[in-house]
Amino acid sequence: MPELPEVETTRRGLLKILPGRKILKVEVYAAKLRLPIPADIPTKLKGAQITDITRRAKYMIWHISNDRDIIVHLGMSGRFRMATEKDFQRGVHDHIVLYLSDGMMVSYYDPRKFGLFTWAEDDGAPHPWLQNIGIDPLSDDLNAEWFYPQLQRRKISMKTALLDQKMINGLGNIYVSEALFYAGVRPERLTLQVTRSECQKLVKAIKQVLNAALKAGGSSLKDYRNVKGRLGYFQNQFAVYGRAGEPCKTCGQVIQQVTQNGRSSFYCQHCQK
DNA sequence: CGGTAGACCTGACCGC
DNA sequence: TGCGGTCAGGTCTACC
Repeated sequence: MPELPEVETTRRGLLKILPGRKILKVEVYAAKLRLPIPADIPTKLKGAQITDITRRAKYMIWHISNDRDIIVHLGMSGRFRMATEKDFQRGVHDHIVLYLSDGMMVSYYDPRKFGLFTWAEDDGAPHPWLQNIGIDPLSDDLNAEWFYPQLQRRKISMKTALLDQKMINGLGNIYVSEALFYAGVRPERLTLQVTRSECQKLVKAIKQVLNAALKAGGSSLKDYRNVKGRLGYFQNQFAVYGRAGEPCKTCGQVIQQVTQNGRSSFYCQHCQK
């Protein structure tokens, strides 16, 4: 599910609920997601407060009063549900349930359990998964002067390059296809063959797509919901993702689907070279 | 270095 | 209705 826009939408939703409330109780119903959920989390969080929630790539960092940070990753199907204690009904996929002061509840829901909920550091060492994260696509770090040489010294498909979180963080399968469409570059094109002007367009397209998705509250496929249970609506604006066989909104030609690294890419063979 | 396959896990959907 | 196969927004490891 969640690429940068969905994670950021989730973060903003949680920011409205978690800070300022005390954590009264934490219940954990799964031993592990992608990694084990540390056994000491319920004890350590009891009585604590979340002072802030920040984001690094697709990871959320929960800043806890008087304790280490927690990192949260939504994997493919993770999301947070919010409810009042009165209304809350735990389902089989609600793995971590937080009881907050004034009767609010927040739960981490994740059918596929590919997410992550653990201490951000262990023995003073930052979690290895937080190492080697590439640049933030929405910051000025992503510009053609930086990006072009990066592309020149590699010989991989553009799809693979944009999915590589160590180069640019935050893009996933949906937004890679969308950004490549707006830049007019096919997913199979090799990094080495991308021109300077295409690189310029890519930079623009990546930012434009992510910002538009953010504005729409993310994309909802299957079961993505924001914290309030609302659907994002960017999926209604997809130019190519999931539209194989349908006409290109720009030229009318049929959208193509190919498999790269075991994952689908979508493109228009007329608009993308 | 790059590519590939498999691992983790559950649910939805399709064709028979 | 049931069953098996395929696919899904992520990302790590193992191996060629």
